[in-house]
Amino acid sequence: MNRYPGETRTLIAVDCIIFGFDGSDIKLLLIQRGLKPEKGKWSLMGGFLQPNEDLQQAADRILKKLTGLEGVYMEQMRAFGDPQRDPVERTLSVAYFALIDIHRYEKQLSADYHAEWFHVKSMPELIFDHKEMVEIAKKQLRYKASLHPILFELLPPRFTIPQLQMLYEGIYDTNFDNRNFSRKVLSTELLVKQKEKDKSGSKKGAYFYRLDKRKYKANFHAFLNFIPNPDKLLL
Amino acid sequence: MNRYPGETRTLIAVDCIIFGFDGSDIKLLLIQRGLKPEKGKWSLMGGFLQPNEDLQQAADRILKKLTGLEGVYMEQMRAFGDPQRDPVERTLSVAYFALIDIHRYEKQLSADYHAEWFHVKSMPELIFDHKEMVEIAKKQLRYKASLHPILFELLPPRFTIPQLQMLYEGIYDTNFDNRNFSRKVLSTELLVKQKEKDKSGSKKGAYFYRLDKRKYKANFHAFLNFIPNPDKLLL
DNA sequence: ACAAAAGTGTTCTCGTTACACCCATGT
DNA sequence: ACATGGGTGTAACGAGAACACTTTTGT
Repeated sequence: MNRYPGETRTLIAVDCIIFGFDGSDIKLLLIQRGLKPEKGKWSLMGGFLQPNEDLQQAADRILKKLTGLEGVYMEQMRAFGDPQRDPVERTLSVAYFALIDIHRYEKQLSADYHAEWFHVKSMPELIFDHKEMVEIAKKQLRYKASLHPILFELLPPRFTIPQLQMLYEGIYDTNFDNRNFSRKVLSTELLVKQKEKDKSGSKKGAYFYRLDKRKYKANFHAFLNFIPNPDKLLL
Repeated sequence: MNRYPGETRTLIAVDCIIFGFDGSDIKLLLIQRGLKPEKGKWSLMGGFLQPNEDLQQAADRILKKLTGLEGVYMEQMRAFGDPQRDPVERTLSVAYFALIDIHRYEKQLSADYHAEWFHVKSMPELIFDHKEMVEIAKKQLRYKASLHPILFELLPPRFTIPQLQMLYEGIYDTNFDNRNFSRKVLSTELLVKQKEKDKSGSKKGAYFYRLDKRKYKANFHAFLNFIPNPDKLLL
């Protein structure tokens, strides 16, 4: 089978950076490592690429194993290839980042992995180069979200505009004018207003909206501009 | 040395998508494969990742071997992991794309590889999944160039604004208003006007400019807006 | 009645676009 | 003289930002 003679073969891992949003904070799902080395330390969920499996399939498999979820938004970020990144044995890692509605996450599934959600601003130490991966993923998320409507992937099917705004404000660590924000969002026509209101956040209550999935898919690559002065926020 | 037992190790390749601009067309540097399989067919320049070499080093090594150039703009695109992508043996490929000033390319160096520049619109058949890589690279280039000033990497140290415009028009396959274009470009203050003019393109002649490298680096991540209506051009 | 969040209306400003027109020069 | 591309001036337009103010309802 090995027909390129004289070349070195290397382990390939896939690691998933899994973002969630609990209504006020952006969080990351980490697992506590059961194996040596670095047993007890926190880590991204990952696994080795299997024969006859492509990268996306490996990422899906790994995400499902931890969260039970399928059909989740996930994109390849980049490969990490420092020869020393894994002290046990050279392993190239292809990192994926995933956005999930945190409420769909089933806790019992993760019992095997000792998984926990961490606020992105107060994360524990991570093994290997996982901290770097997370930093890059955070940047990438900001970058992408400033241009494309991916943050809807973090929200439940019904959400309010103030909730959406909190999410954007969390990602960009800043505050937007709520009046201009809601108008901008609605001007995309990606949202469908529901009859009910969410009264948990205020006395007046805010209308629920749903994503118009057809328009969402069709306009996914169109630029948007929810973020005032994006070039002022170093992305 | 191999201490993760029971896992499969895989060949890792790095392939470079090398863009150039000859003053009127955007081109891609391809090599004609000397080895079986697919001997005689065209291919991206690539090579296997070596022990103790990280991905960027491998990409630099490969680019230098073909073009003699160092210090070139190059960024990782993504990894391609289809188990069947190389019929000889499973090989994961990490693709990089590079932007070079075509005039710095030294032809003799490539004699070993039978390299040739191809217009991006009339490319020969490529081996494996290299066509897909090229398509993705073209998209990525458009995307990135619509937001960041990377296309300067394709130009010689001295260039005129009409040349720059031709480059942008080639990338986006459209025409811009030259009057508005030059104003937009100059408003970034990234360019320094030279005393001489380039008289080859017109009777009046167009002033040469140089990049202000300090400002270029400082503002690299700032958004720009040379492309009118970017959301109308499906990027 | 009041507080507090949601959301509408309106004005100002500035960047983009479209296009008339002038400039420089080789033939 | 005139054709050709390079470049400036300018007016109309529209999107974004700022903010006063109204709406709704729980306490």
